[in-house]
Amino acid sequence: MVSVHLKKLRKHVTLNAQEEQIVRSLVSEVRKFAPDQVAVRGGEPLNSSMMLLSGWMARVKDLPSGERQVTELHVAGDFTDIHSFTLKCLDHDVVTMSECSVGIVPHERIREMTETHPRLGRIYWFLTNLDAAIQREWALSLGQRSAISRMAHLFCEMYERLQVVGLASGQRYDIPLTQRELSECLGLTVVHANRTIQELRRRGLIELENRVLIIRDRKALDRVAQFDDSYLYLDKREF
Amino acid sequence: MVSVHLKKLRKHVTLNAQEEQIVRSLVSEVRKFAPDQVAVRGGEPLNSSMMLLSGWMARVKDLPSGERQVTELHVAGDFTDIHSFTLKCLDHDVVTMSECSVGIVPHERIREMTETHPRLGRIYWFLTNLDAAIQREWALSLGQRSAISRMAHLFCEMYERLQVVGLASGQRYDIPLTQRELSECLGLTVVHANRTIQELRRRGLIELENRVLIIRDRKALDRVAQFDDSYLYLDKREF
DNA sequence: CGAAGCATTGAAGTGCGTCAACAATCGTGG
DNA sequence: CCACGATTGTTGACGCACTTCAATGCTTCG
Repeated sequence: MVSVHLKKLRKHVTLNAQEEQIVRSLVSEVRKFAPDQVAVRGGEPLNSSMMLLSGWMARVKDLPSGERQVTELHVAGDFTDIHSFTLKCLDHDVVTMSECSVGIVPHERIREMTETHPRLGRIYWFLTNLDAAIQREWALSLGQRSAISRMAHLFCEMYERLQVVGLASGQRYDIPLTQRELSECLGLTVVHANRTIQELRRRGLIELENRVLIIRDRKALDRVAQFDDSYLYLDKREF
Repeated sequence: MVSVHLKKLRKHVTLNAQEEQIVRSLVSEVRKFAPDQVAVRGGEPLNSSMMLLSGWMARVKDLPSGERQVTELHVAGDFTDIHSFTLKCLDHDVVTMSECSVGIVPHERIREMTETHPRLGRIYWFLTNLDAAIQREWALSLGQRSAISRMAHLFCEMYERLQVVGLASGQRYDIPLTQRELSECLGLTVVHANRTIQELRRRGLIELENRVLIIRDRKALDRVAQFDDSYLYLDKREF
C-alpha cells in the first residue's frame, strides 16, 4: 500500500532500490479512519506524520467565528502533514473527507533519514515545497479568480493529481466531497457553490453526481479555470 | 549584513558557533535591487537563492488576464526563494517593493550543507514550512475574512515579523507598500483597499502616512483581524 | 419510518467592484 | 528652482457577484 506513495515519488524523481526500501520502511503501522474525523488537531504536539494510502483528507483552518477554510486537499500518495516533522505542531487540523487508510511515519525515522540519506531528505523537502506551490495557486484562486473559475480550477487540479497515482483516467474520477466541503475549499457559501456547479453543468463542461465527476469538455474547463499545470511540477528532477 | 538573517534564525533555534559560520558562508555575493524590479522570473531555471538583507520583496502570481496576487511578503532576514533549491524553477515571480539588498546563495552551497550538516538542512526545511504556514493563514484571510479583517491581519502579521528582526517597535514600522500593492496582497481592488484603510483610521486603530504605519490600538486591531500569532511559530524548537 | 444531511431554488440584501473624475505627491529634466 | 507628467490617494455614483435567509424535496441510514 505504500506503493501508491512510491508511484507519486517516481513521477518526480528516480529512486534506487535502497532508497525505495528506506521509503517503505518509514511506515511503522497502518491506521484506518472513518469519514469526517479529525486525524490531527492543530496545536497538539506530534511525533509522527501521516502518509495517506487511500481516501481523501484535507487541511482545514477555522476562525473563532466558525468559518472554515480548506487550505489543501490530499489524496492517496500524499504526505498530509510531513511538515509537522519540523513544525512539531500544526497551525491547522487534518480531517478525513472519506474513509481513509493512513501510514504512520514516526518523526524519528524521518530524522534518521535526513542524517543518513541526505538525498531523500532533499526529496521530501521538495514535496513540502510542492504543497506550498499548490497552496500558492489556491491563494491566486481565492484572491483573483471568479467562483466559476475557481471551481473549474479545482476540478482540473484534482484530475492531474489523481492521474499521477492512477485514480483518474478517461476524464472522470471519484470525488468524495460534498458541496459544503467544495465551498470551504473555494471560499464560497454552499448556496453559491451549488449555483456555480449548475452553471458548469449547464455549459456542458462537467457532470457531477453521486460523488463522481465527469469532465465533458476539458479544453473548455481549462479555459474557464485559466489552468496551467506547471505549478504541479509534473516532471522529473535531480536531487 | 547576514546578521539580520541570523537574528531571525536565533528566534527559532539555538545555533553553535560552527553552524553560524556555515550560515554566514552561504552568501557568495551581495546585490542591490531598485524598487519594482523583477528579481526572479517564474519558470526560469535557477542555481541560487536570495537572502533578503534589507528592503521588502514579494512573491507574486499573475493571471493571463492581468490580475495579480501577492502570495507572501518578505522582509529583511527572510530567504525569499530558498524553495527554488528543490523546485529548480519557481511558479511565481519575486519582485522588489523597495530598494533591496540581497545575499546570493548558490544552490550548490545549500546542497553541500544538507550533506555535511543535516541539522542545518532540517532548520532550513523548517523555514520553508514556516513560509507555507504564513501562506495558509493568507488563504484563510482570502477565503473567509472581510476586507477590513484582512487588512488588519496583514498589519498585525507584519508587525510581529518585523519585530523579530528589530524593524518594528513602539507600535510603528516602515511599510513601503502602496495601496495598490496592499490590495494585491488582500485580493481587493485599489479603491476598496483605500476605503478599508480609511475605515481603520476612522475607528482609531491605525495611522498610515508617508509609508509609515502607526498602530494606535493593537488590542482592537487584533480583535478586528481575529489575529493569533501561533502560526508564526515564534518560539524555539529542537532539530 | 422518522431524523438528519444534502442538493436545490427563490427572493432580497450587501460588500465589494467598476468607472470616472480630481487632488496630492513625487520624480525628473530643464 | 520651477514645470510637468506620472504615480498615488481619494471620492462619488452605480452595478453586480456573491451572500443571506428561508423553504422544499431528495437521499441516506439507524
